[in-house]
Amino acid sequence: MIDEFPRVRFAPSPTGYLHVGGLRTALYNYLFAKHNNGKFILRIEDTDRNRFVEGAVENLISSLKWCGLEYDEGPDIGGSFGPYMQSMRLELYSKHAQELIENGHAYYCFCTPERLDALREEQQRQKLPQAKYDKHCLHLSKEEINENLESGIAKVIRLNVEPNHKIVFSDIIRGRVEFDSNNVDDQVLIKSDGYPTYHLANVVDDHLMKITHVVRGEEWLSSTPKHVLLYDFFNWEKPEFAHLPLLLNPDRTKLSKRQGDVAVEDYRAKGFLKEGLINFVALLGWNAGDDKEFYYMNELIEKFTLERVNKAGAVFDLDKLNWLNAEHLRKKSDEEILPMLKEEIIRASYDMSKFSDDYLLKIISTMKERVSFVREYLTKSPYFFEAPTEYEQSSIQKNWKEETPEQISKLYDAFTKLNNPTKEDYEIALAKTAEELNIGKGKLIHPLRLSVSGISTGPGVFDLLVTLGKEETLKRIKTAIGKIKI
RNA sequence: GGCCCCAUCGUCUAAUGGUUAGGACAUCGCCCUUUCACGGCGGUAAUAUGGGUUCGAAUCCCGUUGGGGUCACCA
Repeated sequence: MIDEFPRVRFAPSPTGYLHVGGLRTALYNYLFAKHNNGKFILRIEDTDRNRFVEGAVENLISSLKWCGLEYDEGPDIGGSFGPYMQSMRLELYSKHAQELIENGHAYYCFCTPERLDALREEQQRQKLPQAKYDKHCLHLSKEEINENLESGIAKVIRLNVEPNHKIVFSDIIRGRVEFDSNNVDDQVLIKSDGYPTYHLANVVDDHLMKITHVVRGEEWLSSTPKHVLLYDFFNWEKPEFAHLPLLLNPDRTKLSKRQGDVAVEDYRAKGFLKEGLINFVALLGWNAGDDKEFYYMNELIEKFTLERVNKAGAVFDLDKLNWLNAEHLRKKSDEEILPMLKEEIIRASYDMSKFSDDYLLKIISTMKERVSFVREYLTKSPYFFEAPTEYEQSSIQKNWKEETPEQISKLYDAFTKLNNPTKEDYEIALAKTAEELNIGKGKLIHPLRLSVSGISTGPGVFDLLVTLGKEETLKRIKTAIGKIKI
């Protein structure tokens, strides 16, 4: 436990949706905060006006909330350190950039994009190991700078990185990391449109919002020296850093849209449970050190520590997600599943009024061990929602013989005599019929299943009959006798 | 290419100098079940590589190889 209660943030850029990699980052931040009785903060990094996407923030928030990642401070709920949208904090960044200019740690740059392009090209042509800004504008005279400023030509503010020294910081996950300042570029801090870049904004905000731990993806590791420099230039205490390993495609490249679904909303739409997704994502790069794999959120909170986060990237393995999702679904009570099933029934545009809760509950208990998604109650056992209109061809070939219609008719007669039958009643009636016919029970069971369900797989036949009810069962047998042709 | 990070079964991972290198998913086989699942039992399958250090290395150090990230007025 950390003595001071930690404050961590999830700071996404609102580019449209919540990426599962972002979910993992958000989750680890959340778990770390909750485990240590700290605060979890949502901050929107919308400093790139070119990447503005309508509705992206709302979408992000709704995905986060669906997953159960409630934040203590954020753009829609406020907090003591707001606003939580960087686009609403512009004066703060320029004020701090000014301070840096006064100290000589930053400087105005008036170079045109054309000059910068040419510079890069030239450096590439010379095969210089590292393409960097050449500090051209650092050497401008006071007069030149003032003249440029007054003339109103486009300007940016750059970080003034001193050459020839080591920048060292420590990362909770990776240990000591060292960079040579010669490899750190004079990063733009304030763009020509007056907006800050990520590097300035995240440092200023993390400081002002009293963030104690920066937990973010590994893609930020190589720009961390710039942030470290900024903290030093401002004379601010640095937060702890923890750079999380990346989530990968099956081919081990960074998880991308091209190779499958990456948005949380995609998984939600496909019918994954938030419990399954969270459980799965939590295990991508972290484990408690034991064999436990099935977790609820509260258990994750209890067990999670950053020290047990792995260093290496993890492949997003759909097979395991499917399995965990099925585990979570099976652990739910029938009553919990009921409303979810109703939703799917409506989505499938069946007439809900035809199905009583009692009937649906029976379906749930009989199918529970056979489904991995709520939707599969419909797709794996459509016969509970409408009588079969077709019969599986392979099962007909295997189970429907010339003598079958007559035998099944006998079974029909036996069932007719039953009064409010239980599973056992059906079973006894069938056994007796088989005996009278002098045939094995299988000769009746398989055709019976085919008749009432149209397919050859599913719950035990007698459970199936009980769920369907006597009337419906008889009706379906009769129909089948008439319709199934060898 | 420069810089940085990383490396245990196909995949997620355990083993913080001494284990027959463990578990889970996937896969295969058997059992349960006159179906399909669930469940149970079992099998195949890994320390990238070369050097050190050590009585002893998956574990510590160095090299190699491989992979990834990053090198924007994007985050």
